[in-house]
Amino acid sequence: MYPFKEIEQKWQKYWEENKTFKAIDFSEKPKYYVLDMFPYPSGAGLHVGHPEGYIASDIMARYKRKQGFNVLHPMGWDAFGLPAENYALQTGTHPKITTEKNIATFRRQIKSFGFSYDWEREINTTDPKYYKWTQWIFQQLYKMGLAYQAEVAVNWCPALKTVLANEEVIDGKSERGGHPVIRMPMRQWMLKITAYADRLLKDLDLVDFPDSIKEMQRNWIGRSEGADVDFTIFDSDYTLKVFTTRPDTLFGATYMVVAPEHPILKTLIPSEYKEAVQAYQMVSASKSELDRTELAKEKTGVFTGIYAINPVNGHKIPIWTSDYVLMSYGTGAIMAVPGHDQRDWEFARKFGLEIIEVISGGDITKEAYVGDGVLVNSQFLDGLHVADSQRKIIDWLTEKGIGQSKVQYKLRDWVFSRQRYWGEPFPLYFDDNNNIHLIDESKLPLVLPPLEKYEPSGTGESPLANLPEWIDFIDPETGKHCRYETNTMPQWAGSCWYYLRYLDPDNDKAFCDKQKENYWMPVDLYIGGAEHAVLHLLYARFWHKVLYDLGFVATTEPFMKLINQGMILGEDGEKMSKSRGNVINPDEVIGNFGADTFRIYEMFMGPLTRVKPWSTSSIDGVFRFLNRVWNIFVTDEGKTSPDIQDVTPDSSTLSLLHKTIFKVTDDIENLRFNTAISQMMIFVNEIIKLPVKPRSVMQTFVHLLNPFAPHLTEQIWNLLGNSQSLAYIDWPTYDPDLIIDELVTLAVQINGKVRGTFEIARDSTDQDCIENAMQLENVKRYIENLTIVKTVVIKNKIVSIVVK
RNA sequence: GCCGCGGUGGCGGAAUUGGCAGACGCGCUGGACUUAGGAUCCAGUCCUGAAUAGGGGUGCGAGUUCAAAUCUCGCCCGCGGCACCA
Repeated sequence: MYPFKEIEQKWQKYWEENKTFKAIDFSEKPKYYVLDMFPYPSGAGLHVGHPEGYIASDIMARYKRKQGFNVLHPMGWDAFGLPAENYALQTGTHPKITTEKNIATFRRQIKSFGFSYDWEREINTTDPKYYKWTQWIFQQLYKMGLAYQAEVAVNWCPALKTVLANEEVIDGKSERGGHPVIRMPMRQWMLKITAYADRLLKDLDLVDFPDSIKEMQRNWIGRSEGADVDFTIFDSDYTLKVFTTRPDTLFGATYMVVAPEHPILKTLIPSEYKEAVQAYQMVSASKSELDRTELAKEKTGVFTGIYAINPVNGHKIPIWTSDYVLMSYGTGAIMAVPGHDQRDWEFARKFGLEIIEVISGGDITKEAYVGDGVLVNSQFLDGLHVADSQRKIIDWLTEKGIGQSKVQYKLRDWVFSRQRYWGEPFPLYFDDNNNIHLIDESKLPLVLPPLEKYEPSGTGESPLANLPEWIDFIDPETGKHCRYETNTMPQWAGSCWYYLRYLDPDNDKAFCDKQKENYWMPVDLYIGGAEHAVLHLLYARFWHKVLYDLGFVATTEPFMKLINQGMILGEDGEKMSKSRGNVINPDEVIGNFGADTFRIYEMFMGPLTRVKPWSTSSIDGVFRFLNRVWNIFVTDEGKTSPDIQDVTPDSSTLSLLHKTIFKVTDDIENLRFNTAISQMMIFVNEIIKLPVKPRSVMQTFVHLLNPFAPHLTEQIWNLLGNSQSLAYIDWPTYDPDLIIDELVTLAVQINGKVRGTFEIARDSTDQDCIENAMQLENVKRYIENLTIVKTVVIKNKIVSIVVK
């Protein structure tokens, strides 16, 4: 067993003392920015899923350095968030203390892997020197008109007297205690991400993200084209605007539906309908999002007593209210076309509303017909197909001034405040008239004050509301009473721009020096979990575009290439969890096998992006591999093996080496670490058979293994008499002539079945190949007394003979 | 329901401009060395078969082709995301 513990400590100390991985701002070399999604330092410590992405990025970082790139590879902590605050609630420990402790654990664990981070660039989102700039960016958003306040429904738990995050609500009950949770409107800060919807969608074409992530983002943004149409209310001046993707079906609109929250229900309801409508509104309000969607298979609703006029045919149509129409999408009202929309069809069926066919081709007595067809019962649209009639009706509506084409997004503005303590304070204050004043830039950061108690305020406000001595103050300039915002920013805030802070972590004049930003950005490779596929990535892309519009950054997109590592499951194939008892502790694995074995094992498990189960016995195989490598180079006494000699390698050894250089290089470039490792195993299996191992070949191999097993290879490199670290010594190149075999093995197929193989010189003529094939005894057996119909030769691969 | 990804030995996985399926690793079997081995080394290991003969075989069923894990069509199953978005 090789002395991994000693070696790993030695080299980690060496790298740290020599600042081996310090990234230099500005250089003649091309830059390469490889970024990990920084972790939330939880109390549980690192689990084996974390390092998977970090190992991959570290291999890239080390490989690129050896390729002559100036590499930026940083790490930091996304440390605001709920768990620390909940822990404070239970124990009274300040979140800052908990956070510091957790970071220390994470840092120690991460360092034990020997990652080549530039630790001088370490950042922490909870550090006032960091969140000063989170606050500053918020102020820029505010000045751009992208931050505003609104009343938004939140998860209010009357029993706990607090607002809960979505993940704290399970089936309409609080996660802690199981108390009922209702939707209650509360003042919130909002960010107008919808203003960037189109660009967030379009610029996905500029980046190299997995298709699934792009698709999820596209769905999330949810662009749809259609038209706005105004309906007048019968006997009223009021118009009811709807959005529809199917203006062509306007003649089939036989009723309308508004969301239970729609303002029209406050004013226009005839008195005899008020009671029923209000009762329905109450029921809807108490339903969670879940109830309103998944569980509500059966449509519900009530008639409001109001009628609208269908603008195309003047028909008087009833307006209903139902929670299958959402206030948050479109205008909160729809024209219902039961003949050609399945939801409307179900609703109409249930309540006996009229169903008219306006597009032929289906059977609307059975279900709504949503396909293409010829328009019927639609006066001037009759005879047209769907696409044509859409154009025509939109022109008609536009001309009459009662509608126009419209692009609608599913994406909603971002609720950017939390009623919590452990987050960035908003850098602003209110005067007694509720006017908003931004804190002067020179006075930032607005520091989170210490708290005695973390109990919720009881009003739904953050625990900061319990601190009047902090909230209330007299503005020295105006002498007037003012108060700070008690809401804090969500956890996403700090992670929206952290990749920029790494470029210039100590700058107190700007969030990041512009020259440095110009040099390092964009991120060339971003590795992290797919759970951040939508929110974090969309939010960060949004902030980046705002900073771009303000001229603070030079690229429209922050991340050029994104890779999601697949989850690592427990040995039982289930998700790792304490309750299942299948959690693997990385400290233990490193203690038993060392960091190099851990690194290679996680990369050898399978493709980086795939979900794969942990297997403790498989680690043995990797550990054996590294031991074999060690034993090739080092004797039991710790000296260089006498088998390694300055001899000229024979051609097959040289060919093997160059094939290995080629394969490992190509695989790293494409993040196929599993097959790169496999090739190195093949190399070792072959080389170990040689009684004398050529020094030049073995030295080259050490380079190839270095990004994967940095400690072991540094030690061997050192023992071989090299005094410099391997980190910046050139990556080997292969000779294309040496990876081509002189002799190739061809298979012979007769009627599609392989009947033999033969060796022949590379690139032999088809004629030679066929002649050789015919010589084989087994081939002769199968073609005897039969006529050859056809022969196919694929160069250097196969000879295929068809007989009859 | 919709969108995306996937299904290959006992297990993790290789091989997709169509060209000898199962590389590499685990596990297992046998052997060597040993007081001992859960260390190390050697041999074997898709199924069937005495076989270095044949036959079968990449979720299922068709198709295209000299040739299909790979391409086409229709299903089944698993995972992830979204979920009344008008």
